[in-house]
Amino acid sequence: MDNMQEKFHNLFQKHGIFIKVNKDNKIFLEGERAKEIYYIKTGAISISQETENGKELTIRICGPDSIIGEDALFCNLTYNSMTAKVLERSSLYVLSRESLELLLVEQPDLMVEYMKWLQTENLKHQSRLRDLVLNGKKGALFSTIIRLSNTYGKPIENDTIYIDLPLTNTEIANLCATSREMINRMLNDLKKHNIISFEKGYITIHDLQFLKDEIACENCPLQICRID
Amino acid sequence: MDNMQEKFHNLFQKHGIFIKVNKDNKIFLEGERAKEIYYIKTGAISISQETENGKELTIRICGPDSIIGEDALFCNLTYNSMTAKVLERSSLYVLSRESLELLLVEQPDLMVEYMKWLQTENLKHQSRLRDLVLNGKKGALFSTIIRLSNTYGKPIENDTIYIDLPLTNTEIANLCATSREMINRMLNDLKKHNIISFEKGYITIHDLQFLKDEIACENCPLQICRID
DNA sequence: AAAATGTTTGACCTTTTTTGACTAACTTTA
DNA sequence: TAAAGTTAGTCAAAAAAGGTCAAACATTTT
Repeated sequence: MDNMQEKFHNLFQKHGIFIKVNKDNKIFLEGERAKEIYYIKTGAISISQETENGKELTIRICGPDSIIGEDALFCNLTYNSMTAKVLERSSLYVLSRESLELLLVEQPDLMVEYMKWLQTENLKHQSRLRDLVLNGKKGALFSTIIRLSNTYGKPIENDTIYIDLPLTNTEIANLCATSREMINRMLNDLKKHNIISFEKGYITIHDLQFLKDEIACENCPLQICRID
Repeated sequence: MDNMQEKFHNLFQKHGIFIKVNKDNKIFLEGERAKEIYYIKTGAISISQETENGKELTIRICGPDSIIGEDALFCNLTYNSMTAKVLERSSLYVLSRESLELLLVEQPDLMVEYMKWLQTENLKHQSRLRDLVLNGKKGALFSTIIRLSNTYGKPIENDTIYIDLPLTNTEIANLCATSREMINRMLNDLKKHNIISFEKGYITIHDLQFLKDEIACENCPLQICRID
């Protein structure tokens, strides 16, 4: 955990309320008044948008030490643009918007940290936009796997990375803005060529470089090329 | 111009250097060390990324009162992730990163404004990601036209909006992550159905509602649904 | 064991991309 | 200023990619 996350962890721990939430619960809903900010201590939470015609796009999948619900700080009246769904039982610190605003104003160095974090979020979104849009659905999937690897990957042996987060094809499809059938086909294709393997929702990457090469991955900083 | 932009305008006017730049010049380049922040007084500037395989994606087209080059505030050593190209002769205020950092720390209320602005940028990117990815290339174009309308549109008579920014098909294609042929075909289609018309690079919208309906546009706030 | 949820596959259809050929408009240079 | 070169726009046909639907199978949960 780097310095910034430590500062925020301390802040939320000191001033926030600690809660636990079960799988499939919603932390907040798209369209609702935005009142609180959350710091994830354990678990996994997805941030997504749904459109009228029933499509769903997942913007982030957040794990420990992520901040969520951050769209509305210092704005009088705003509504969540996203829904936060609990993917696996999670624990989080909750802080009211007003409290966080006050705390940040009192501690300018924290405000600077928060700003840096917002900037990083921006860069993440920009690079994700590029990845999802510029190399077709295959590019979207490959980029998503690379980001999952950078965010939840555990190296298990020489060049083999285990993604320690169970995902259904549907969840991956929502990250890639495509159908689960498409994801299924592409994943099986990668398995056939020994690029990845998977079992019970857990993906293991055997040839990360192949995925990177396919989408002309320019090795952007690891704190940017993430899914959280 | 709203209050926030006025504050920044004053700040840049007071502390920045005023420069003029001709069409097709670059303000900064992808990969270069990021040293300065810019406030656009007049003109039009595109912010885009190029990939190894020659594709280009334009993230923003900025006009008067936009801030550009903002990716790296309070970070010691960072590089531009984008290239800024001058679309039409522009004038801007330049401020070194260090100066802006100092000024923001001295004036906490400005820091808050800057943060709010960063948040808005984030929401813009998120909604653009959704638009570009969720409704195919047609959705990408329609969303782009709607955003251009919200950003550069001048109402000329009942429900007719003139987009006061000349764009080539190639430039529109880069905004939509597709080819200029595709854009050409779709624009002609829209013209045939009297949704839009265009002449010498200037688009006029005759039926904005049609475009909105086609992509199930949920009328998000006007400060979010923009291209700058 | 039944129900619910998720996966796999094939067939079929639609959209998007690519390619190539041609024209118009604009720049550069001789 | 005319010729040559470059960039942009137009159009059509073929190929590739992606989406949808239905049916069968597998796996968790209840």
